[in-house]
Amino acid sequence: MPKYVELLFDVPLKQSFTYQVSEKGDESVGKRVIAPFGRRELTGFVIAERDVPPLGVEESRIKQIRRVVDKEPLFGPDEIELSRWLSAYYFCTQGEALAAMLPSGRRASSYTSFGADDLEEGYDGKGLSLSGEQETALRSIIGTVGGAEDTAGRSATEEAGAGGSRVDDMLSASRTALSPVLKSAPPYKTYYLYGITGSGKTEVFLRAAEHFVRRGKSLIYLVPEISLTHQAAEAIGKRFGTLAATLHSGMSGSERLSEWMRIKRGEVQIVVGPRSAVFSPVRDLALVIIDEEHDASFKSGNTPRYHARQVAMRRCARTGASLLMGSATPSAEAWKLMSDGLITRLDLTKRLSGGSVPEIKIVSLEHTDGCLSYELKEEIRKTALAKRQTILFLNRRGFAYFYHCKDCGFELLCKHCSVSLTWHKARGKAVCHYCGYQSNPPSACPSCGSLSAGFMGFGTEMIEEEVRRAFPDLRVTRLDTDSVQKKGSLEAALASFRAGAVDILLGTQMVAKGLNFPGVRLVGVVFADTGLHLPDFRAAERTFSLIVQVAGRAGRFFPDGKVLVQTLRPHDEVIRKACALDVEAFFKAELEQRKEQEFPPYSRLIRVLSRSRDAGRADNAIHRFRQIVEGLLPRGADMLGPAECPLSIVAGNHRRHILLRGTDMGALHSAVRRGLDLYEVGKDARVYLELDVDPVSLL
DNA sequence: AGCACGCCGACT
DNA sequence: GTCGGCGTGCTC
Repeated sequence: MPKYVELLFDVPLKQSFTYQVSEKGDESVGKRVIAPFGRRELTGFVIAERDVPPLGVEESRIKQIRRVVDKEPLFGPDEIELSRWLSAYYFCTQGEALAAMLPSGRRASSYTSFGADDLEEGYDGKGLSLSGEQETALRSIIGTVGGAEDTAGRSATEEAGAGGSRVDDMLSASRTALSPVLKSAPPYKTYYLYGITGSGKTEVFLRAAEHFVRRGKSLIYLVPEISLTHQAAEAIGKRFGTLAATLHSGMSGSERLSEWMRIKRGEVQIVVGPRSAVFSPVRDLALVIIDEEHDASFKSGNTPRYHARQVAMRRCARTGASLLMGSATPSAEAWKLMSDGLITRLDLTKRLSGGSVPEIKIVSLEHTDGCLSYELKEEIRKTALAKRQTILFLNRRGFAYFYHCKDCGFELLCKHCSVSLTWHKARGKAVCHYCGYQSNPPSACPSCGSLSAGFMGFGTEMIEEEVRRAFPDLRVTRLDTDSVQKKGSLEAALASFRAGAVDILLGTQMVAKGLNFPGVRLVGVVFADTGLHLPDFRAAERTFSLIVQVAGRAGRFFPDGKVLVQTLRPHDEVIRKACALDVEAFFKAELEQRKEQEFPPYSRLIRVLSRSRDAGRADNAIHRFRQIVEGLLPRGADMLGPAECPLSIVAGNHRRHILLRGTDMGALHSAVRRGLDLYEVGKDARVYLELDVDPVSLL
């Protein structure tokens, strides 16, 4: 029995710490333990055993483990290795990486899962036969050439051969990236199921899953954070019973942990969950499925800021598993890889279930006062008369709703963040969406005293009011994070909408994603422009995909579905292409622009952000980093900034950033690594540097 | 990251 | 005279 063990903690410290084993001595690699650390007690991860203290640490200073938490190791060598890669790639501590991998670990942002059924139609129909397109797609994925699916075909695992164990960490990081620089096909099979909403992607996913499960292989099925987890889990549960495990947000830490242990013990062959499920310790991984690949929730918003797609690629590269992604609106990165023929695109072009593509119409708001155009009101009325339902969608986030003075142009901004305050009528307050700051709205313009100042723009509350005023006899429900605070209220609202007890469902993102209500005839996008002009190179992509996704909500079961897209810019190309559901045209233009601007997918980015209470310190720090890193940049790399972040102050912290850009992620990455090491000596302790590899948002 | 120790300003 | 600001250093 070893005398010492080496621990890693979920703290931003690079070193490991050595402890003496407890009397029981059942500390083993991969378990969690409680250990005294400074003046507190922390949970640590055992990553190694050793017989002698590390160099330069006297025996007397070594403390003893308090107790061992786990009966069985949570992490095996593969998971520990993955955490090493994760920490190197995303510039975090290995302890932080381990904590992020564990389902009960780091505080996962709380979100509600929908109770509604939301899968593509036909998912529970076991005997349902596949369409020709579905069949073809499935055959490609499972590698069977003709014949029944049980026919022995070479599995993708065998085909891809050994993973890249010989490839060192950094190299594999750059080679396996979803990279525009990829000169040849990745060392594992990647498929993209590109199909319009309702074309039966889910059924193909499930059949593929079935194929591998039947052969004793395992797979991971990733779904976006909100809305889809629950339903996908249900469908999978129905089909695979106890062979399936779910890791979803609604579960408690211990529930998730016990699922994790089931997976670790090899009792589970299919794991469904949001991005963190990509770390599931499954055995014999054959396939990773990423549903709604374009969804931003696959990228973590806090340290380590990993992208589940990237982690999936890394795992596939090492194990030879295949990767299967799908969406009606792929990300620009994925689109480019498909166009370049580096990943296999599988098309589903036909809507199943008899529904047809809805009529989508652009409606100008230019001369409308209020937020409901005459046309939209007419359609709502028509829909109600037909005893059908309406969904009104509003992407309220961002800068849509702001205090504005018509005389001097003054805008009311948050004291701590540089964003507009939002008027919350119910609370009677102006509220900041980033830090929660509240203030009483001024009665006159604080700058010039004019009375022609006030809140304008669109918020869900305002629309609710306007809708209720326009349709006093219709039943309206509003769905957004404010109205959904209480647990279960979301489920209740959706259930009553589905049951037909509500005529108009009004809401934010929540109503845009995945929801599938048979009774809906009309979908109204209240203000499509929101977010289109954010200072972010992905703004167009996001707006486009949002509109297309929302449009997919209408007319899935009836031929008379209708979508009205209201905008102040009816001639905007992005909005027009979205309304034409013209993905090809959109990406043709978008990729041209990205190429010209040298933004992803034509380059890779690492964002370095400095934040501090003190603006000067944030400035100094980012300038110092710039000075350090600019001499280290490889060929073909450049630097944007330093600059104030578009959100220059958040929660009282001043933010500055640099964007490092290059075509070779490996080279760019090591430059930043060296830069950080040099920065470390003599850094200002009052400034935090945040690193974001492959950032999805630059606000 | 936390948490304590330590050294300078305005309060019971 | 003390409470408390946050600057600095440490965690096996």
